[in-house]
Amino acid sequence: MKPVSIQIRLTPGAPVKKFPPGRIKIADALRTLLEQKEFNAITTAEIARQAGVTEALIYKYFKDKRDLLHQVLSEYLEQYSLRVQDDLRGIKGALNKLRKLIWSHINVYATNRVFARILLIEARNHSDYYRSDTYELVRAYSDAVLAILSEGVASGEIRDDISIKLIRQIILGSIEQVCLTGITFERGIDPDELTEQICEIVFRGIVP
Amino acid sequence: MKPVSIQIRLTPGAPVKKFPPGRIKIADALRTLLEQKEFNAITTAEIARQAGVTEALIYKYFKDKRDLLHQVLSEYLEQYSLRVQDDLRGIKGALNKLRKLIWSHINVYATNRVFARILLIEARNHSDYYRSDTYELVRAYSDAVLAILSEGVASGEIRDDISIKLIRQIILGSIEQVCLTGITFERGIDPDELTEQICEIVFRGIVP
Amino acid sequence: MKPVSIQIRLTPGAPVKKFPPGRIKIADALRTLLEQKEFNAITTAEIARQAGVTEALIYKYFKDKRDLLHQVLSEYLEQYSLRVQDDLRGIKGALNKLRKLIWSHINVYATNRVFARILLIEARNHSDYYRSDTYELVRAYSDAVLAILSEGVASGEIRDDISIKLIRQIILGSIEQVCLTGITFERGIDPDELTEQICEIVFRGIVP
Amino acid sequence: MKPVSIQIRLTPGAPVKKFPPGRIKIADALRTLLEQKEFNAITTAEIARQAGVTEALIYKYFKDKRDLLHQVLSEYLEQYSLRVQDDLRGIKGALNKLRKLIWSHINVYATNRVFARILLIEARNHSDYYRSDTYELVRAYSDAVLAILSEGVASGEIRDDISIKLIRQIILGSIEQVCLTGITFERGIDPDELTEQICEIVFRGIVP
DNA sequence: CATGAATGAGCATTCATTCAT
DNA sequence: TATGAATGAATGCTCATTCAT
Repeated sequence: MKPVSIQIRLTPGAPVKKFPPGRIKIADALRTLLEQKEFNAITTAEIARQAGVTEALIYKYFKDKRDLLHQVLSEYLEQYSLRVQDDLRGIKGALNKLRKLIWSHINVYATNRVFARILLIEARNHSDYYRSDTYELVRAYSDAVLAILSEGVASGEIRDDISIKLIRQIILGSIEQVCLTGITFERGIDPDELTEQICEIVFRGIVP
Repeated sequence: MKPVSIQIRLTPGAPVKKFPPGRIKIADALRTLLEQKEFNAITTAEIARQAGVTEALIYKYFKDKRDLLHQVLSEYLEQYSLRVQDDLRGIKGALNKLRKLIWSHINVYATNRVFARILLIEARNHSDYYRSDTYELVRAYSDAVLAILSEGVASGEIRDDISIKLIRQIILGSIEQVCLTGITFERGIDPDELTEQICEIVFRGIVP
Repeated sequence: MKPVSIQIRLTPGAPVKKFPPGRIKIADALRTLLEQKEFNAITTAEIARQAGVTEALIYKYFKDKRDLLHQVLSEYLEQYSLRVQDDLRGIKGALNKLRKLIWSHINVYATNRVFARILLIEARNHSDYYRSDTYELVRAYSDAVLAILSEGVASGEIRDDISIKLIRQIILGSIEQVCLTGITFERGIDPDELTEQICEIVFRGIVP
Repeated sequence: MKPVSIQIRLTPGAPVKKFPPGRIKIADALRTLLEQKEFNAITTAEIARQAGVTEALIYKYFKDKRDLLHQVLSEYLEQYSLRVQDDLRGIKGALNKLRKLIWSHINVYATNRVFARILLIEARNHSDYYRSDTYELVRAYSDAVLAILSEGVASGEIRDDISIKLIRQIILGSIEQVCLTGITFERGIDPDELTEQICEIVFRGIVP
């Protein structure tokens, strides 16, 4: 179950970024180790050992240990970002989009718990996260949610007497809470059922 | 702005726990430092210096550095736990209780951001948290929420076709998300307004 | 199997030294702990806990931690010293005395392995041992052996062309080696058999 | 008087193990310091200072402080082991071999008191010694002694009515006792004379 | 006779990071 | 592109010991 190295094109059609083997080994090593323990408990020595390279090489490709984490995280995130975007294609109606988005979001966390754990718990612990590329992607996603809500208000699908930012927080908060407990207590996460129920409650609350 | 040392009775009426001065100074010192930086960035040397005692004394009263954090956290939590319970007294109706509880919950976070940050972000980062007294108190609180929801279902105030555990997660998730962003970006948190809006959405979703 | 506190009269007939209860508890505690671990691995905190007193009390009765060890050791030693002396009473002939002494010596180690371990291994590790009362007793014993050998040379039982000090070293070295391995590897020590065999070899070597 | 770094071939003819300079400096530093004080009284800081490296480097080459001691000890031991083996070459007869071996053994201790002190006193104080490479070498040596005794019994040079293991203990016990007192009281050790006298006694005891 | 409170000083060990080759 | 060697700086923690009460 060695994690496959992820090489995503940032813009569709763009040539795949070709990383040198050392860099790939290092990123893969971190991914593997993150499945076993939390980031702070992983030492550069361990990463190097797992990757089969020397510690020094890590610093050839990454500014420091956190930079390595952020890059790995960004790679995950870009991938999932694209997937969520793809999932929304061709869907009509703000609420329908919202439902699909909730499902995609939960699904991403459900199928990649390591990533979820880091994003939901570890990243937030450090202020540099909020200055990272990763956070930029999170913000972009968050903005996209807001855009859908805005569209819903415009089309009359969503009530206009409540701050859409708050609606967003309720939706994202619900998703994260639900996934967080699933991850923390190593329970299964069922995207279909959870989406169904969350929408059942929230949609009733936000329609006019 | 020296934090006042908290000495709570665990059971109302019981005599107040009398801690030796050194212990009090140490706990106070940690409270003060937590206002400035995150727990991991605080060294035992710093704590001792701030408390005006030697590092060794920390280990007389606390198993280790994390134990100190957990004890301080528990003291906060017990205090707030009592306050929230008090706040609920004399309120009739599950939804009314829920509304008050949401307000109290947000209010606690709003008035004690240090505590909120630790509880929402730092504590979760370590698996020992889930074995701590602090977490026990969180669980007890969480159970209390469930009991209110249960009462609501029984009285017909809350629909019975949706898992009350999920309802709880949506409510707590919303609260935490809202407070977390407020805290992270150092924005104000207005308990009245937030409670109003969250209830406006969520209650509509959970009434029959 | 709580070790019985030893209160020996230093000179026969003298009134038994009456120690205060705290002192007794502390010495007993150390004896107990020495059965489980080596002296350096025993902390004053542990001793106090085991004794049911405070650490401070240790320093009321003993100069420091090593002093406690030395006093406990001396108490053992005085006791055994007397026993060995008693064992020799009424025996005629240097070789017979020697044989009995070898037996007694091995027997003491065989029946009190804790004491043996400390004396053979731990005490020697610290230069202060050679300035302690304990060592004085060891020396006195050692002198007694020499006296017997001397007597043997005078009586013609033992050859006079070899340094009796060397003979003493061979005898004591043999005894200690044999007991040390028995203790280290937690094997049984059979005083009868060992005495028999050691004498069989050594006596043949030292008779004229 | 800087101790010469020892780089021994484990198997004759094999290429000499080439250690990085830092490792050599650290081992040398410990050797030097052991001449002045006992191992436990030597701090890692001191070792590093003496070696002219940082403390951290010690942990690159050695698991911990004790591992450093054991490796240094093993290096000594391998060296002396070879020397003793060499000394036995071309000698005929079990008793002759035994005499030479006793001489070599005493001579090693006589010419390297630091090593002797550690081996005879300090190493035994810690249970991990009995799991170390050093102890393996000691055992191998001890086995070699037994083989010589066995050979002697077979050839009729040594009586067969006494356990050769006990004979070994008497011989080794005598040697160690004699050397230990020499070392402890900083007296000279004369291998020739001691060997002569020990053999004079012991051989008479063990011949048929 | 005994304790509660507090301390001083040490100390092994960890770890991310650098740099010459 | 990669590494071997080495480091700087921190840090949590232990433990024997003291002293006022």
